[in-house]
Amino acid sequence: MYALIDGNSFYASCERVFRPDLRHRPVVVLSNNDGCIVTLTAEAKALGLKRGTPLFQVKDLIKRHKVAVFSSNYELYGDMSSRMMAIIASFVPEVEVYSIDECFANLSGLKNLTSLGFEIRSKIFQWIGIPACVGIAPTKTLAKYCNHLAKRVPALKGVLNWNDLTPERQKKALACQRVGEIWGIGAQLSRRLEKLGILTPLDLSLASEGLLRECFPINVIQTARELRGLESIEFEPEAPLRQRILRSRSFANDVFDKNDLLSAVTMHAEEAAGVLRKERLRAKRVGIFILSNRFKLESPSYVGVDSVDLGTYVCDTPTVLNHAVKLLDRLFKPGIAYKKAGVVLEDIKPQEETAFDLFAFEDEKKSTLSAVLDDLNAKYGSGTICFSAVKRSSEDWKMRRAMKSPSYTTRFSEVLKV
DNA sequence: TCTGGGGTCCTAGGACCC
DNA sequence: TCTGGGGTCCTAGGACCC
Repeated sequence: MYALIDGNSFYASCERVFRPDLRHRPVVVLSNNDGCIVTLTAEAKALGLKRGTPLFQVKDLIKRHKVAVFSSNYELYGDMSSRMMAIIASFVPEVEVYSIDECFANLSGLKNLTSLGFEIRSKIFQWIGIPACVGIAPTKTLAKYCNHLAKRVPALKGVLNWNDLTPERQKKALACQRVGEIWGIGAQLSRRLEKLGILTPLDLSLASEGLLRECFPINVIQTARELRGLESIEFEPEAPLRQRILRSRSFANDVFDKNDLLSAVTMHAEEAAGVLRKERLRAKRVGIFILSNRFKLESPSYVGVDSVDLGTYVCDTPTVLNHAVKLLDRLFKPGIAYKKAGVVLEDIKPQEETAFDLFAFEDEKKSTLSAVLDDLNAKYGSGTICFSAVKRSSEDWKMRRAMKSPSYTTRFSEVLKV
């Protein structure tokens, strides 16, 4: 048996923990660059606001109803997330962290699962102030679905155990939502399924496997099996080795100057290389991309993407940076209104699985340098030391973040004063 | 003019997730 | 005026090999 536990409106709930005055007020959290709404509380949904809506389209509504608006504060959400995961891990033998706000828990060997669900839920609320919901079921897909229902049916009080339902009620539960609400069935697949008359999760669970095989990829068959209670999607407590590291940001304003792009690419390269070292990995392929403003129809659109194989596995900033800058030289075209740039590291291995190049004496120097930079930035705050290209440009490329809350839990200078 | 079978690897694009 | 970021997996098609 598995549980899927997630924080309700997680980012907004994190903000509320430190702003009790917002408890009953609508709250929304924005994407980077203060662009779109990415998280909303129930009160905000009730006003008709939707996830994904650009902020500027709903400015009036937000003003009229005094909606509290926050820029994203990943320092805070990341820290609250690890606290929540730690609480959950203290109750169950194994946890698979699935995203910043949710995890699967392996419940094998445990008893009284429903009351355990309630206990976990109330401990999370008591200890860190985040409201959470719990779905419990024999497969991950069903646990996810139970969680979905627990969030929507107030009578369940935040916890639903599939095995508490009679077979009749299980059928009803599967028939009461649209097929697109199932984990793994997105807009495209649900449209195709609905054309075949498969409208609800129940329909999908009863569909003939032969038909599904003919018309859909393998994951749809697995999902259908999981809905029947047959485990087809593995529980993975160990995070699989990541395959890529990507850092990118949209710019606050359109950028035309190559120096601005250089600054952005430099910053992303530094950060991406920093992730490599933090996770004790090395990468063999470095790529960048620069994109024009896709909403500006009157100016030329441009997608510049390229990457280079380094021949050896590296994790130092100077090497990554060097290649990123060379790629920018190749891709840059003048006269384009650029809106976004990013750096991608691929072909990744753990450090201990990669051999240093025996004759590359410089490698060790660069690694030492990078380690020193990491230490200084860890001790005195990120950005204390950086490569000069980052500072050698205008402000256009930087991110907009006008309504960010303090880093209450991770910076002494920003701790809440009472 | 005819023109096999079996395999791997890589890449791009699409779909999905949060 | 303002429109997010970071991932994974699957599939098809092409290149290449014996």
